[in-house]
Amino acid sequence: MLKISKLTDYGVVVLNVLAEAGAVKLSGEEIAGKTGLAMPTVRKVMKALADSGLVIAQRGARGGYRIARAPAQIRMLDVVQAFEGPVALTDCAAEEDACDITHSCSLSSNWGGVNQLITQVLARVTLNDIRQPERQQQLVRDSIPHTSFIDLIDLS
Amino acid sequence: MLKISKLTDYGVVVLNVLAEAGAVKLSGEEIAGKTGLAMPTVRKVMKALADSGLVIAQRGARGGYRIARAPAQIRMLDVVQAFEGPVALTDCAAEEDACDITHSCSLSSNWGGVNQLITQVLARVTLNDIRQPERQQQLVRDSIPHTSFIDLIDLS
DNA sequence: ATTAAAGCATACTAATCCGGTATTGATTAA
DNA sequence: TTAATCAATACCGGATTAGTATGCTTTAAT
Repeated sequence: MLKISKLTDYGVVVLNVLAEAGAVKLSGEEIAGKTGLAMPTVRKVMKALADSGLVIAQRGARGGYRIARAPAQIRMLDVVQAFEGPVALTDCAAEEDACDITHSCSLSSNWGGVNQLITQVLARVTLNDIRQPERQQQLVRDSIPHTSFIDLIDLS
Repeated sequence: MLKISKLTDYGVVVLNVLAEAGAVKLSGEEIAGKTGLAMPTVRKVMKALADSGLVIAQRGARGGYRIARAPAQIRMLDVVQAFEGPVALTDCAAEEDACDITHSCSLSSNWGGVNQLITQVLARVTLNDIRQPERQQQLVRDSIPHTSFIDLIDLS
């Protein structure tokens, strides 16, 4: 399945709505209306987005949320990390002593490289790409015109 | 977290042990010994691996398991799919009517492209790469020497 | 044919995670 | 001051997952 949490998905939906609003602040109630999400769910989503700096929250009367950066500057990696923490396919990769068969596991299997690859992929795709599916391929192509697959690995 | 299930991880560990054994069959008991996994767990893992054709099971006295293909021919995508089904980051991508906010979700957010990208990455990395972390980067580089990132997307 | 080794299938349980909800408190503009 | 709005915490039910147990079927060596 290899799936992300629903909250992460909701996060993208909300960011999309905020992207459409641009500089205009949207209240939680408005976001709930536009997305079809329940208010408590919206709060949870907004908290994660605000904590990670992807949206800017303003309290008080006539407060609300607005997107912190341009859609092209928001990477899917940022969103995923905001809701699920660092990308770690296995527990071994995240924690240190989480594996009880360390003697065979840590020596033989190595998911670290795959982790890096997926991380790089998520870093390449922006909210802008997600918003315009038909342009997704084109946009990725344009953003890294002559980049070979190798670069995906060489980067940090 | 974006993590895979433990069984998938165990599957890689077991495949690694079988890869070391080469053409020699290993019994479930032997696999349990070499990996440190409990027998019932080993059975679960082996069933998934055998069903997906990654290992060949032989019953009866002196039976056991052996790897079905060379490690370089076993993609991580195969292993992941063997345990977790097709790669589907969101429920929307897998099922059809799983989403209760379809009106906003399916129109705005689009994970399909990311799905494809990750699928391609998993298809590029083989068991051989995982077994030899230090050679992982080099191996991926060799296998697709002059392939640009674009090809990752263009492929189905 | 017998027998023992080995895989196959099913069911069950405990633990964990996740999505959703409710409640109360803190902050700010009007 | 007041009302609107975000913030923080705690809670609950359902779903998934990992691990275990049990009995059955198949195969190969004798």
